[in-house]
Amino acid sequence: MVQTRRVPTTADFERMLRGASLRVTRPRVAVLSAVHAHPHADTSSIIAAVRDDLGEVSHQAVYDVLRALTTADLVRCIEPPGSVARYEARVGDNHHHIVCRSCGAIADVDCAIGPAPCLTPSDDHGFMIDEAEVVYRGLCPTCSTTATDSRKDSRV
Amino acid sequence: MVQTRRVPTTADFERMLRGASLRVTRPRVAVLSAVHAHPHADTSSIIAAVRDDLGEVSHQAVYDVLRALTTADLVRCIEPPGSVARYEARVGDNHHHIVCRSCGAIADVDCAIGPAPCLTPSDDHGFMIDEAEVVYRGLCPTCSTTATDSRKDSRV
DNA sequence: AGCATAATCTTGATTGATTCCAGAAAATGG
DNA sequence: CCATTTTCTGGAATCAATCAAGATTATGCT
Repeated sequence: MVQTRRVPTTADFERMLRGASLRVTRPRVAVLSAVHAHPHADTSSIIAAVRDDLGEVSHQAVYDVLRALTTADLVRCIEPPGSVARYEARVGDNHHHIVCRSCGAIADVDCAIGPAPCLTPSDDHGFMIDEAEVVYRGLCPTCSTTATDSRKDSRV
Repeated sequence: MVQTRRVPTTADFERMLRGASLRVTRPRVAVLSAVHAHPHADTSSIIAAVRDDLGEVSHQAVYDVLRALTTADLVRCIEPPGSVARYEARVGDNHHHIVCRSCGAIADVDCAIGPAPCLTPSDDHGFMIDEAEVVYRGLCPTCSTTATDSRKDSRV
């Protein structure tokens, strides 16, 4: 079963928006497209990508759209320590992230433990836990090879 | 073996600072004390606690001290999504946190899996992983009892 | 197709946490 | 007790993100 994963088209994005009961606007399609094209991009990168696509768009529109898409679960907002908010299109699959201490690069990881990792801490203090977000810290391949001498002291 | 855990005194904090090769100053002792007294406090709360203790202290001093203490591993900085930076005095024991979606309350959790939970993701993408930080999301006891009708839509 | 309405976008200002900077004050080692 | 180096003060600046009011636009209905 050779199913080539097709790059989503504008029509796909419109379908996603309608499927989420969201109005289809040019900024929304462009933002959704940008998040798909640039995983883990921060807001300013997304604004740049959207403007590259549509011409001038207010940053407020992009913030509004990102919030709407996040609420509708079409994109996911991640906020790694020491970084601004970033967005990705992989949703609903409970994956996690590796953040490079040196350059801030982010990669996706599927947890080794199962679909709902670590959802049972030793003592939940009476909390009703519904999600566990795991952030791995370390060095990316590029930084780990050059790290011996040039490891920058990025914030911990 | 009934070992009552004594509340650390000023002398203890001075010892900690010297042990970390940090100069002993009144702001540093006060900040260290404040972090011990108020786990998971944010910077402004710490500033308030320090000023309550010493009188006027510049916020810049507190920021500097917190950074120095964090670098020296005397305190730990946590940055829960949707919240400002918070600090705690429990360091080096690889514990994690539960954050209430509704009110933002934070509690400590020891991971159920062991001393280094989830440190082996299924595919590390070539990263050299040295730490895994887990953030559980859910509702705290207070919010979960009142959540049925009044659950605020805090940011996701 | 055309209209009314509600949602969305633009423009511009504002907040709030954090950082930068230069000079004053204080802690440590002789 | 002095010199040196670090730390603290005071004030300004930055940057992400939010707020607010009015203009535009998408959608549902006729």
